[in-house]
Formats: sequence, C-alpha cells, structure tokens
Amino acid sequence: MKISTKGRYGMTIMIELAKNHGEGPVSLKSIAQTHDLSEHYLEQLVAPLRNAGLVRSIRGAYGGYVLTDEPSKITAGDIIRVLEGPIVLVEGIENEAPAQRELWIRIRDAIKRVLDHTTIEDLANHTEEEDNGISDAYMFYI
Amino acid sequence: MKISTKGRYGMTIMIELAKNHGEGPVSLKSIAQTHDLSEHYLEQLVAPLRNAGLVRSIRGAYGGYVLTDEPSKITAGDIIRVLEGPIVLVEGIENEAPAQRELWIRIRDAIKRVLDHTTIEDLANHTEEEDNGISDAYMFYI
DNA sequence: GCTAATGCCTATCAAAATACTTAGAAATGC
DNA sequence: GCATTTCTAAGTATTTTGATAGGCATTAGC
Repeated sequence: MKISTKGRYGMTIMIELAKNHGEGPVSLKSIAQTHDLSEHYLEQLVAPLRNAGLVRSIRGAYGGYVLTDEPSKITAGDIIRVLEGPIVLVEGIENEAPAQRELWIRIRDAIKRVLDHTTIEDLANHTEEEDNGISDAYMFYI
Repeated sequence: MKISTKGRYGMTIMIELAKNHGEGPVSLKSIAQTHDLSEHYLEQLVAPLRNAGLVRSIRGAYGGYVLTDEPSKITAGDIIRVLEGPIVLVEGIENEAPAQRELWIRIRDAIKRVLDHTTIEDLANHTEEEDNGISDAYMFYI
C-alpha cells in the first residue's frame, strides 16, 4: 500500500504553484530543476491536473502553469484523486464479507478525512521547524 | 493506493480462524471453498503469518491452522504489516520537502490509528445489520 | 520575422509488483 | 496404506510504474 510518484510529484507541482500563487506562471522546468525530477515525466502528470481544471496553462516562452483557484480552496484529496485515480482501497469490496468490509470502511474514512481537510495552503505554509524530531526513515512505517 | 489480495485474503483467513477460535484447527481448503479462493494461493499467504507467530499449523489429515493468541489480542495492523510488508506510504520520505512530508504523516497516523485499534475479535463479531445502507460500489471510493 | 522557451501529444519500453498456477514432497489421522 | 493436509519452490501472465524519445504548437522578446 503505497502512494506512487504520480501522487507525490503531483503534490510537488501543486505546492510549488501554491507558493507562487498570484506571481505569474511557474514552468515545469523550474520545478523539475528545483526537485531534481524529469521534466518530461512531470508533463505527463500535469496533464490530468489541467484536464481536471485544477491548473491553467500559459503556453509559449515565459509561460507555465497557474492555479485556477485559491490555494485555500484546493485540497490534497482533489489532487490525489485526479492522479492516483478514484481510490478504491479494495476492488469488489461490495462482495466482501461484512467483517472485512468494516475494516476497509474504517480505513477509507480515516484517509478521506485527512485528504479533504488538508489544503495546499496548509501545506505550502508548513515550515521545517514544525516537524520537531521526525527524522529517521523507520518513523515513516505505518 | 490499494490494498492487495495478500492483505485481503490474509484478513479473510485470520477472521475465519477467529470465528473458530477454541474449536480446533481450520483447514485452508474449507476457507478457500467458503470464500471461493485458490487454496494454493492461500497457502502462500499463510506462510508469513505462521513465520510471524500469529498462527500455528497442525499438519496431516484433519489438520489446519489455529490462532496462537486470543482474537482480542490480534489487531488488523499485525496482519496487514506481515502481509503487505512494513508499510511505507512514500519511499524516501525523509528527503521530501517538509510541506509534503506533513501530508504523508497525517495520512500515516490516520491509518495507523485504525489498524492498531481494530482487533480481529471486533471484526469477527461484526454483523450484517450494522452496515446500514452501504451498498453501492461507488460508496467505497475514497 | 527569427529564435529560444515553453507547453502539448503520442508512442515505446524496462523493471517491478501482482496474482496466481503448477508440481510435488512431507507429515499425520484413521 | 491411504486420504488429507501442510510445506516448499518454481514458473507465468498481466498490470502498474516510472520513465524516455521525438516532434509539433504556441508565444515573448529581439
């Protein structure tokens, strides 16, 4: 159970756009360079975001992408859902035994709550200091 | 972001054992038949559960598997972690920008809370009626 | 108008993970 | 001894992931 690079890099793009909101377009090239990612790959990820109406593109030299809405109005869920597809925790869950269904539903609700209550404004404003003490890789195991 | 059949069928096995706790071993054959699954595939899934000490096997005719502990002492997390591996939501998270890290941490904590507070006794006792109204497939999208 | 910068589109591909299947050996109750 | 069951290992088809490649379309600045 993992979030793929689609979701991750997509969040990277959107948070970068949120940080530059109201200051003109941001090019994928600059994001790719800052985060050391493949520009071509980011192009593929931004396409669904554009189709979903979350970003608007400005073509040509000095072009790039801008958010179509305020960062406070865009949630992590909006982004993750577009990029990871409509998230089905378990395929064919409706056929599953009620006992197990109960577990998937609890997990689904927990994730849903986080995704829908976390905006990219929240995240863009998040500073290093608030992370107090989380540093070792193993701390990120569930 | 999906839970694979490993985690799903593993939960199926463990809930079935929980329901029969104290009444002798349960064979994989019976579980496979009840849930219309491949017995051979279940064999592969139960091996890690045995290695992790969650179940004990009884070989030979009329053999099967039993829980090594009370159903109230075994959590969904114990099972999912064994079968899906130590769950890393995001690979190399410690290198990720603090803004994004914050999101993965919130999701991680939410999932963790559910997994560690849901026991297979909870689930085994869960009855159909409590599901009130959840029926359509789309309701399981996150 | 030319050029550089940028977005847009389609195709291809290698590696890994997933979800099994196949084949058979070893142990045990009756 | 035979049916039943666990145990072990290997093989395989499909899907997903994470890109890479090549080229066209649009625009700002000179």
